[in-house]
Amino acid sequence: MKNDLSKYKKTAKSVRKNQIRINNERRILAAAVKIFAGYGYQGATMRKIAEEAGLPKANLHYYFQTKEQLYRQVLDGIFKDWLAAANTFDECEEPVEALRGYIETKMDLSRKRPLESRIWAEEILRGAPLIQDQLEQTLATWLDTRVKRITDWINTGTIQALNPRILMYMIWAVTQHFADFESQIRALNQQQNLSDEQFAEAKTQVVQTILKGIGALD
Amino acid sequence: MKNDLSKYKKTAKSVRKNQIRINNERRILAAAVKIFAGYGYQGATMRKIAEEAGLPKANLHYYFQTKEQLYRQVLDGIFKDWLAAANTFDECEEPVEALRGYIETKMDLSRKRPLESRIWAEEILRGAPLIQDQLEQTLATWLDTRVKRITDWINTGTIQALNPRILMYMIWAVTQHFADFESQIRALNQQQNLSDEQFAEAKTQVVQTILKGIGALD
DNA sequence: ATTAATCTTGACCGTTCGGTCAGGTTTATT
DNA sequence: AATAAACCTGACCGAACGGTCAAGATTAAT
Repeated sequence: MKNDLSKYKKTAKSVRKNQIRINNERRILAAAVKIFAGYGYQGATMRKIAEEAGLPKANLHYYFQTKEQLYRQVLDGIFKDWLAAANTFDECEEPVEALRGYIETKMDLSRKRPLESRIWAEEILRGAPLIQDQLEQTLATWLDTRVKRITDWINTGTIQALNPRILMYMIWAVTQHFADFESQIRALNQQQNLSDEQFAEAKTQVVQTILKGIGALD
Repeated sequence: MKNDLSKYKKTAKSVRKNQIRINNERRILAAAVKIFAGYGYQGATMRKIAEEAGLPKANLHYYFQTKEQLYRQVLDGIFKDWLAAANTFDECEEPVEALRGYIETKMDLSRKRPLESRIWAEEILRGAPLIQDQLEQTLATWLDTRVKRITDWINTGTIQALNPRILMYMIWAVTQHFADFESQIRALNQQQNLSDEQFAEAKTQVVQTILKGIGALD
């Protein structure tokens, strides 16, 4: 059991030894994110990831037994970021500020971590073969509680009647589009990625359109 | 030149001969759409496509020299459908009806041809390696003229001031999301695809939210 | 009926893939 | 200093990939 951590003795020195493992795993995961995002799961090869990480291919298999296992860890990291950002939704009582904060956080995430967004998108595109459980359990639960909050807003007349799930799908669709379809947007923007100013404008317009669209503004 | 059609003599009988080619090409393209959508370009194999089409693999290479060439023809077909649907945009003078018609057409396309939408999405996700030219030429031109129409609406005060490009990105994002993220939506809908009623509700809400969001309604 | 063009296909090829492994090196423990 | 645990890696493997090809079958043209 080469990779069984359970036999590590918990001394000061073994912690330092772990540092090698921690460092290399981080390097490999960072390289894997780039390659998986750029080529897709099937298009990514362990050789490409190894080159990106600057390590021999066999070394990758020392830390991650299989390509699928490496990919799973990448997906897990993305899902955790996703959920962490999602908590913005609960920070405000009022619908306008809660939704604005959530939409802005999701837009920022698309801007700062487009690679992760694309890996997620490709996994869903392929039918979510490896993360179906997480979608059906964790994400479904997360969504249910937010649907209840939105339903409360509707019942108190703070926003107009609508299907909360469809509202969430629209928010996800629009915010993630700026990461997932970046190459299309670039092609339609004189072959230039959106500048910071352009992206800020997009962020504002997305927030305004959705909030106004659900009757929470004006 | 096995596949050079130019030497076909234009007689009644050669037309019937062509029928074999036309039929088989259609079968192969239909199979290719399924497999490319389900596995992505890299994940799709000529063997899988051949099985789906019910033909020996070597026969595929008789009609389409390479996998990339087959993929390109699939993409071309999708792009043509895309542009055909896009013309809905020009059928009405008024912004409310033009946008409503366009959004509804795009939603219907996502409902009826989700496989094609996913192939397109994956191509963009990978950086549009094969369709960059079409994006920069045809699509950019198409978008420019629609941007002008929207700008006119803004200048005449029919809709509020906004960036027309971002509006189009939002429409594309939301409508295509229902095809591209179908597996995620299914996981969040008791493992059931949206029913016709649910989809109709989504269509209405998407139209209402966007139109109201840009100040074209209420 | 004969010839020519088109279509069909099993067998095969070189390449690349994910993954393995033996044996060496480095690091930690005693 | 000696031992053990962890880490490293070039060389290798079977499988699957896209693609080729020769030879036969079918269809069309004369």
